[in-house]
Amino acid sequence: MFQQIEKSIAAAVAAHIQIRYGVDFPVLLEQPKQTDFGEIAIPVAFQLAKQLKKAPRAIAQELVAELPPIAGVSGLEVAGNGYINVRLDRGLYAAGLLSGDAAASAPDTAGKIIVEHTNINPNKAAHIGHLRNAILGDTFVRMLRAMGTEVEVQNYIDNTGVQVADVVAGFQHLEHKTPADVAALIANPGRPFDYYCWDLYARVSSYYDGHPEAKQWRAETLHAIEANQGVEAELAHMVADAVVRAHIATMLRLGVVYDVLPRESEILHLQFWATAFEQLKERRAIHFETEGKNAGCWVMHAEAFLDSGATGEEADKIIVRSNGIVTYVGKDIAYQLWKFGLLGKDFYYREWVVYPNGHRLWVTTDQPQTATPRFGSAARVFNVIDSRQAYLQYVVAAGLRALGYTKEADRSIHFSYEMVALSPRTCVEMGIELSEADQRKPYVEVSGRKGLGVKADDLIDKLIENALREVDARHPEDPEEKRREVATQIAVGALRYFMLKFTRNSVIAFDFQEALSFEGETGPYVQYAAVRARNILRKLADRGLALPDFRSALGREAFARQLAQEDLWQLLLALSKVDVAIARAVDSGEPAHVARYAFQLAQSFNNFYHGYPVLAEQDPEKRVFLLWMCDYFRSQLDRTLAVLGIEAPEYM
RNA sequence: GCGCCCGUAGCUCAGCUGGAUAGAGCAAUUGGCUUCGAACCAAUAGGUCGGGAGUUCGAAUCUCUCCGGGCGCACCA
Repeated sequence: MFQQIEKSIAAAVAAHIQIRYGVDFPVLLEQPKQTDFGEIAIPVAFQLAKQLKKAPRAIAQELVAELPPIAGVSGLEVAGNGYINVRLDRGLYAAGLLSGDAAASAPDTAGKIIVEHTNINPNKAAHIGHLRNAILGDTFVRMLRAMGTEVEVQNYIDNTGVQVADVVAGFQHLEHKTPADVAALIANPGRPFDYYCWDLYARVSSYYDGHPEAKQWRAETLHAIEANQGVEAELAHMVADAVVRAHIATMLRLGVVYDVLPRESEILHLQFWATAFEQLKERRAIHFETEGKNAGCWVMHAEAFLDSGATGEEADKIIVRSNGIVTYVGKDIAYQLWKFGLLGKDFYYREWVVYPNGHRLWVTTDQPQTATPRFGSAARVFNVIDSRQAYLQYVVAAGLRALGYTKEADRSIHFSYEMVALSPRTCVEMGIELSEADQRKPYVEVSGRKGLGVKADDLIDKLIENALREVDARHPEDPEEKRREVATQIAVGALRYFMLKFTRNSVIAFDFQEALSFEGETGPYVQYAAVRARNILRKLADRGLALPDFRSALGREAFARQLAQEDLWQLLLALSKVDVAIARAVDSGEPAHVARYAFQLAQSFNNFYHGYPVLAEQDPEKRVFLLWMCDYFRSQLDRTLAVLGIEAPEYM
């Protein structure tokens, strides 16, 4: 609705400028800083001033005087030194919202988008840094889907890498465990396997520090994994599969789901790299070095991807090592090519798990399968990866460009975000000993290698526990199962909102006290507003009254009367902008915008809630109107919360 | 050394493509529960938008420079 009016205003003004001044000018609209300036501001006079060599205010006055009437607009006025402020016809606007005039937005035809997120090394439990990645990625996916875009969600599994190898080495050489022993650990419900690996990985890492010669375990294990034989390979598969299952379960607790898990093992076994390697050699995107420090390696020359700065051997990027083994970047180039359907190969797929809602998650396999879906071949790709890997992402895109795929390189988007670190206070709470250097820092980096971090499941458990205490205190009479369900919804709301309220390039210094808060700008605050609206409607039913038929009871005139009240109009206007908020967040790639929008809606509604006792309202028209506001608020906030992956509990 | 990011209220952060009096939350002080349940609301106080220069009708926002902090720059991923 709002977008339609904006469009017609922009078109009308542009058309008039064309006729009146003979210039083509894109008309941009703004949101006025202050609500009493109207609903929309047109700053076009400022831009025209230069071209027409005329005072902005004079141009604005001419435009206001001469513009033909625009549907839905009740008035235009000149303000400041050249703004044109637009006043909407409130009654007409509200009536339009009620009748659902807002035509469904046209489905996106730009093609499928792949969003890759989570990507946790399958050798340890997920921690808060991974949560930021998954929640950011999942929310972005929900935003895109809300806009009608086809999205495929991939979670890349590096099951043949160094990190898995280290844990395998730990099982073999530090714990002398057989595959049967490890199978028993995986089956043990008493201690989650990903937690076990968390500790073991830290132990192996510190053992390496004291015994550098032990690093040959890693080399041997990697070798075995690559050849796909021996106990090492067997253990690697067991570890990776079990840990991935744990990650999938952890993320499901937060409503994060995937479509497909592409695995590195298949990239290797199905010769994805070999195919990409041929392309790269053929198109001379990489070069074999016969001398210098990179002798024996295949490298991408720095000139290919650096515009300026250091070039030459130092800056060249090694793609294939002198021992013939491809680097991560090389594999990633192959994977990225596949995502765009440029590799000329595909994986086979088998079902990994069926989610409770029936959605199927697929995993890649090297064994031919029948009747499975197809993945890949997207028009655009978003890789949700933290900003520390910007350089590598840049090299991958450069690889595509070097192959001549400039369009695809441009459509390979590194959806970057800053890391989650630990606040000094939280480190103290967790009993983490800090080095002197760390103590001086404003925050401490999480490290899986050191086992330094807050595990995702621990945090979720703690949040649920806290929420449950509150729920228990308020609703002791309710069955425990129900209370736990509500507490879980609150916990998830708190966590998802916490991770989303920061813009992407702000470092989060994770602080327990802050993350566990349910007051102020938090998920539960927003959920509470939704619950309140629902309570009003439920109370109505409890009193044996039916929800009025809004369409017959409320017309343009009634709306105009009620919306003369400024705060009510402002609330309604804000509520009507869900799609605007989502579209803006998609354009800027900033899920935080949707989170903030939800918070503002909740804030406005809480204000309304205090100012207008809906059920006690005596005036019949006003009462119906207020009920409609509650109903409309509830439905608009639900849509917004759905995009954020947050549910509104039945009660709070 | 080179590259990227950040510096806004005591603290944590918003501020959309430069626009009209810089906004939230927390913390502080004060007031509000007669159930549409206070996980809330209202009010007060709190800012030279790191410093300086420039661009222009206009700069927290763009450019340059300096200061302070973070992260990258492996034959690890």
